Formats: sequence, structure tokens, C-alpha cells
Amino acid sequence: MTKEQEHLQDILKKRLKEKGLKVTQQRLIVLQILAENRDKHMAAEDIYEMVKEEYPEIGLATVYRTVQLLLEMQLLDRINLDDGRVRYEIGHLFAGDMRHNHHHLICKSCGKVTPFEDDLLEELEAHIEQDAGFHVLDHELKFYGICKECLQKQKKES
Amino acid sequence: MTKEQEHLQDILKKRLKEKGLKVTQQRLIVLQILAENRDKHMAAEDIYEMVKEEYPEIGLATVYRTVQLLLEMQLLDRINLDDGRVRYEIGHLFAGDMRHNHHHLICKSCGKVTPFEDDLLEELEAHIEQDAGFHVLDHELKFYGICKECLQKQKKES
DNA sequence: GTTATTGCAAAAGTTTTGCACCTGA
DNA sequence: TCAGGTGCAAAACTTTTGCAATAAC
Repeated sequence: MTKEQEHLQDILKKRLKEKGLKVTQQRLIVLQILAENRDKHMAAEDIYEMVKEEYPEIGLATVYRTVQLLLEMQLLDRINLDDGRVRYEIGHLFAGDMRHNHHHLICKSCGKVTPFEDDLLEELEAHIEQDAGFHVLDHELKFYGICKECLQKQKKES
Repeated sequence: MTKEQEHLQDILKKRLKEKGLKVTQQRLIVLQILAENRDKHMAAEDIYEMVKEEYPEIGLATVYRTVQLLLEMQLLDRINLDDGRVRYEIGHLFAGDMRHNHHHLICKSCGKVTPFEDDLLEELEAHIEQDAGFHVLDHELKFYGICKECLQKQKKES
């Protein structure tokens, strides 16, 4: 287990205790799997399959309930790639290297999802706080289009 | 019917004919309802209920199929507010007043959704085309946070 | 007349829930 | 001990699909 994973686990344990909730194997393993799979945008079913390898008795419902809990504790980010399954990844607040906000480029041709790093949104968030009086906690930005590879494929074909 | 609504209908008729598809009452009415309800972020079920008032025989499946078709023809935008129902509105390309891109502010406290206009993303899209070689066709930007009213309510309570 | 389209019902897929049994504190 | 958590199965929802009947061109 990496240092970052230990750190995440400690935060989870602390927040669970604060709320009088219990530290269970299932909760620790779900968090662990997500930490080992940054930027993989995992759906509940994906997490379920991976957790089963380490803890075969787990139920899918537990994964859903755990993910919900981790979201509320702000340990996860939720992403929706419009394929009918909600996806999750370790929250950007807990990036070990304090990386930038990251967004998603979704190719309409091949479906590939690429992360894209950028900080430009901070300026926009400042506008929103000022103009609309809306206190921004989080954001989700997706770009739909055609990826480099598909563009090249299209060129060849024509 | 407003001038804009006639314009939308004409575009739909033209594009249907181009593709050898048929101009049906159902398609015209679904588009009409969406045009009458800009910025309402309507889910399929909402559209179905409103269309039924004018055309009671319509089926929910037809609404789903029509919305899919209108999306492909770029007459609609799709929005996902993470409540498990996909929503639709008349595409920003067809705003009568050539308004700016609009995004959504989603209040985590009361659930209210507010549109927010801004052009800042164009700069970012240029970056993406250049840095990642990704050709952007569309985007979706959502801000999660606490709205003005809920912030004031919180202040009073404390 | 021919082909696309529709409405209905059934199916598919994801997420939630009820409940008896367990487990962590 | 005992409140909170889990696994299972059933339920709840949204969205899609198959198909016979219908409407558009």
C-alpha cells in the first residue's frame, strides 16, 4: 500500500469515527480499489468485480452504499459519461501531487475518454460567486468531439 | 406559433427530407413542446406528459426515439443533472438571440438548477484543439454548490 | 404500394430497498 | 450488548427493443 493510500484510509477512518459509523473491511477495500485505479472512471459494477477478487462475499448493494458514503465524505468525485452508468474516481482534492482540475474529452466516434488538465475554470468560478452569489463546491466539465486518432482515420478514408 | 418556432420546424422538415425520413405529427409536436419550454431541462417523461395534452395517443417510446433523432440532427442539447433522468432542451445553436453558451449551477442543498451564461470556454476549447488534437463539437459544464437563497438561509440559522 | 414510423408490451440495465442475519465497537 | 452494516432477492426506475398495425410519401 502506498503512502497516499494509507493517507486516504486514515481520512476515511477518522471521518467514520467522527460520525459514529463503523470501519468495515468492505469500506476499506472499496476505497483501496478506487485508489489503485485513479483516472479509470469506474462504474459500480467495475468496482464490484475488482473488490470480489479480494473479498468474494461482497454484494453489489454494498458497493453502491459505500460509494454513496464516500461521495458524501468528499473522498470521491462522480462522473457521468452518458452511457447510463455513473462512474467514480478518487476526489481531485486528494490528488497526491496536488494536480490541477481535470476534465474529460469524450470521443463521439470511438467513445474513448481522455482526461484533460486545466485551471481556467477558477476564474469562471470567481465570476459565478460574484455575479450569481452561488458558492461553488465542485464542477464537472466534459467536451464531446472527435479524438486525434479518429480524425486521422477520417482523413485517410476520404 | 412564434417565428422562431416556425424556423425550427422548417429546419426539422428540411433535414428529415434530406435523409429520406418522414415528417410526422409526433415529431413536430415534440419539437414544438421543447421550443415552448426553453431552459426547462425536460426529461423524456416530462415531454411525454406535455405532448399527451395535444396528442393523447403518443407513446413514451416515440418520445425517446424522437428525442434521439432531434439530438442527432443537432436540434437539441442533452443535459444530465445526475438525478437519473437525462434532460433535453433546444440546442444553444438555435437560440433566437444568438445568446452565449450556457452552463448550469446545481444547488446541492435545494436542488435548484440555474442557467449561467459565459463564453470563457471558447478559449479553453482552442487550447484543447491545439494541445490534444481533439476536435471539440460540444461541451457540458456543471457547477455544484450552494445557491444564494440557501446560503442566506444557512446564515440565519447560525 | 412501399417504407418508415408508431404504440404497446416486454425486456434490459442500473440503482435502490426491505429484511433477516452479522459484526464492529 | 446492540446499533450500524451486510448480502441477498425483490423492487423501482429509466431507457431500449420487437413486432404487428398505421401513416407518410
